[in-house]
Amino acid sequence: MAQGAPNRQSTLDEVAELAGVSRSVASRVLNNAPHVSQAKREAVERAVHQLAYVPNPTARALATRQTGAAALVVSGEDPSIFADPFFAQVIVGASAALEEADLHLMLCLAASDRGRRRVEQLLRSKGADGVMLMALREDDPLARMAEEAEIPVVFGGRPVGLDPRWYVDVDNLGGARAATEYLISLGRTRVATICGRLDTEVGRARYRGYQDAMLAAGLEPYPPEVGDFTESSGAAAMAALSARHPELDGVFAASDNMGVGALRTLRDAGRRVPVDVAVIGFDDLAVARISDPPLTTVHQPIEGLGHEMARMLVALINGQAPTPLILPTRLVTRASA
Amino acid sequence: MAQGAPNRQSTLDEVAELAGVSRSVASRVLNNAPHVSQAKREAVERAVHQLAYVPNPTARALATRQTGAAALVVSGEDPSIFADPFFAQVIVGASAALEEADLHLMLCLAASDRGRRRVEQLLRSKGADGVMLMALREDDPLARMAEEAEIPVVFGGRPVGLDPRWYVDVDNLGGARAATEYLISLGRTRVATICGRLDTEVGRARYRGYQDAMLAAGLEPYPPEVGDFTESSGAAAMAALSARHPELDGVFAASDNMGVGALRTLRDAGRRVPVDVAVIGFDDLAVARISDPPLTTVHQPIEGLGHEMARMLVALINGQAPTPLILPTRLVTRASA
DNA sequence: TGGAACTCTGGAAGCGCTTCCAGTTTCAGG
DNA sequence: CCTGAAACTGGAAGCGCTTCCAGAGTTCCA
Repeated sequence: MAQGAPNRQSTLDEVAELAGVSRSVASRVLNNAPHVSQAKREAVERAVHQLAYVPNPTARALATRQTGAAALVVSGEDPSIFADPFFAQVIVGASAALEEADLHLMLCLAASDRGRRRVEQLLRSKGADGVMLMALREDDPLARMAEEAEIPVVFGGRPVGLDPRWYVDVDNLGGARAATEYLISLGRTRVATICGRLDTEVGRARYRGYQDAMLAAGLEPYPPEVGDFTESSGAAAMAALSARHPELDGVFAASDNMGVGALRTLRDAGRRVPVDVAVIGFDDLAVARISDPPLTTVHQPIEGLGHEMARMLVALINGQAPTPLILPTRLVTRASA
Repeated sequence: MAQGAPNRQSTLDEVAELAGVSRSVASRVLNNAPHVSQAKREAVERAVHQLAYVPNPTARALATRQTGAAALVVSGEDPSIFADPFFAQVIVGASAALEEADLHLMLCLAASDRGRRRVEQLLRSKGADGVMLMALREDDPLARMAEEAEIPVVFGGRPVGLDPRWYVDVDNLGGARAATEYLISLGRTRVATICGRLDTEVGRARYRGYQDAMLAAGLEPYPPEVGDFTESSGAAAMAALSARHPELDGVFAASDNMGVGALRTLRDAGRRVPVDVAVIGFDDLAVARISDPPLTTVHQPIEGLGHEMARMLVALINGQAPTPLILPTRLVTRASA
């Protein structure tokens, strides 16, 4: 905190005075706008340096009606949903893209009612130049708010039941289909799936991909065994699955965490992977690499997702008209299948 | 984006006019300040509702000289350091505490030069009401900037070689000591450590804790085998360690990731855990629970760290004088030791 | 019933920056 | 040496909100 010079922050007026020019000229120099002679430009620069002047972002924001910030809002009932490394990677990507555009990143975890109210406020008061929205649930009130907002909004993943104008998604359907096809190509015919919540679009798309592949191969898809993307839910689902269908020889889990959970259940039950049952996950998180056996999985470009969302938002803010984007996924084969 | 009412955002002036009062009264109502009669208060509230008025945060910020935001800056050379679930949890904690104080969270990843320059700008222009600083390296230029900044700064973890006025840390020393003591109490006498980078305070403190415990038990500490907190570095360190000291019967790894890496190397080498070698990690991340065998580790309150940092920052912003905080750690015993 | 002691009210002055625009210079071409 | 176009310049009007303060209106007790 305050230690050195206790003197007030200097203002553009002071810079102008010291440089012997009017405030407007000083402003033009700072924004290196045209119509400033070389001499005055240098004088201003000298003054800026001498006073250690830094423009006040708030005042600038008020005058330009641009906040210089973009918000990433993550919805969900449980705040710790966010502790998922998935979001951390999205943030890394978004942060990099925003940095290029010189925008700040605001993070909003809309878990509590209060949090949701704050997001609404943000949207309506234009507290940011644009917003990225992720992890919406079915009927999430945030979706309506976003529609009504008069600032650019891009969605990360498509919220179920909505067809947003701008979004970046990952090819969940294709990835799930590829994983299932791979299992089938290995000669497995009794392939079930542990799918994610079916009130999310990811959950649905990955289940649909599984179904598609099964039907295309002339196999009967198993009914969905639902988990919530977590390790423990995957373990439980696997237990339920093998109780009900002891004949299984392949499982496609709609997330790595659930895949790892399944692995644990199988190991505890004495079933060998991949000899008895082959398992494939989805996400390609770090955990897939260090599980035992390492998990074959569908890689998705998580950082790229964040990066593209931010780039799309920046384009929108700059008045361009980008088109929705679906990022490719690809199968990474390891030992579990 | 703009869809419904294309009319401009309404302003406080309009609210005041519609309510038949002066702007100051309207302002007082909004901030529920005193000196407003019940009648006018209601009139204003009605007008606010009718116009769907939302105050402009930028204008308010300019007038009050408060931005309404706090920044969390994470330093480091590699932006993906941040993808560590550790930070995600810190964010969850900080976010909750800031929400209570009605502050927004800005996230700054100061990895690139550009990022660092932006943080400096933020600090000097008072672009936030306060800043939380994490993961500083030795001689990190951010530390100096923070000292010079005239806004509240709280450190997360103590940066090496600095003694910041306000910080929240975790009892790394005590945790490491406890882990090592536990290993010794198990009858292990040839206990080595895989420590973290020694140019970070965490790395040093955890190594010191290990040393303390060894010396206190009359055992000779092994020289530090340094990793960088990642799984692969842990695996490599374990390999080096067992090559050099085949007699080892215990290892304290300064992070769960390194602990899990060590587990992998040991398994690959055919050494049984914990029978031949007992392993303890540090952090208590999710990975410790699902590793094989589950990793005994030192739990640290990561979310609490974020929460307390934010609370301390809020206190500082409100003009209070909090004291530094060191959060306790505790041993969680699982199967690996 | 006078006036001390409050409570309310709204005009006006900012907060620090951008930007329009009218006016001034500069300068090449005639 | 004059003229019109082009290049500069800086005064002034905001951006939308908070807050000081002087004055008006009330209350209440001696």
